[in-house]
Amino acid sequence: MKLATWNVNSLKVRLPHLLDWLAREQPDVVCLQETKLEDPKFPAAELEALGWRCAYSGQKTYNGVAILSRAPAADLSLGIPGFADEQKRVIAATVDGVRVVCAYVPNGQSVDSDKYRYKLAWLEALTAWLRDELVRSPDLALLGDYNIAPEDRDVHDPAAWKGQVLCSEPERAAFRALQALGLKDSFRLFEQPEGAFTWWDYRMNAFKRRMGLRIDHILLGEHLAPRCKAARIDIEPRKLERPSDHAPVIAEIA
DNA sequence: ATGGCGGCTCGCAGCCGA
Repeated sequence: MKLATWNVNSLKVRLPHLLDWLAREQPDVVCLQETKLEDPKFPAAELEALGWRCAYSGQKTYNGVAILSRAPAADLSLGIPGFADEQKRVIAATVDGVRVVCAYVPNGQSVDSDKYRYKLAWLEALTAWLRDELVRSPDLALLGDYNIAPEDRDVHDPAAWKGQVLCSEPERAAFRALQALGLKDSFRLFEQPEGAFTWWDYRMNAFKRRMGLRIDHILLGEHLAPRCKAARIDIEPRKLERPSDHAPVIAEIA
């Protein structure tokens, strides 16, 4: 089972890239973030015609998440239960026995902002919910844009980013709290090249200069992690014209 | 250098992202 996550930064603009990528990579499950589409505008018919089941929860301009799957998606759930949130950031479904949780973690803007406090509260609510969810569904995968670079090696310039949003210690502690639930960072189950990132700023030629961060992740429950055979980042779509600023991340489960 | 780029909106300037 090939699992993937991709922050597409507007599904309307990126649909051609997504369709090409789906045809090439042939994943079984794809989690999308930042679709920026209200549900009636989701390109469900086009994707379904190509054999994709679509579950989605979107809004105008911001946020928006979706799960595409080859097999049927059951037990759909939207948002974090018990956490009131206008923003469409979480969708979960069970596909082939795997509880797939697709998350778009708030950005946080800067460490002294209300958005940062919202981010930390949001992550705490996510973690509390997943603690229960893992009891019900141990075969759980948490995929998405975490907006957290977990370690210095996930940052092109750790000194410049030290203490900044995406890299701050409270955010990294929140990431470790997710790991403490038994979730494993699939990417780090394998030897990886240095300078492996999933996001590069559109500005300053950041991609060409390899100035990125690894902030998109696939975390696997304790039953799934031992079955993971490969994990990687696909930077090819970032090289295209009008790319998303994020690259897709893939984990393959035997 | 708080800019840079890109996507969005009851757009034509300002927001948000990361």
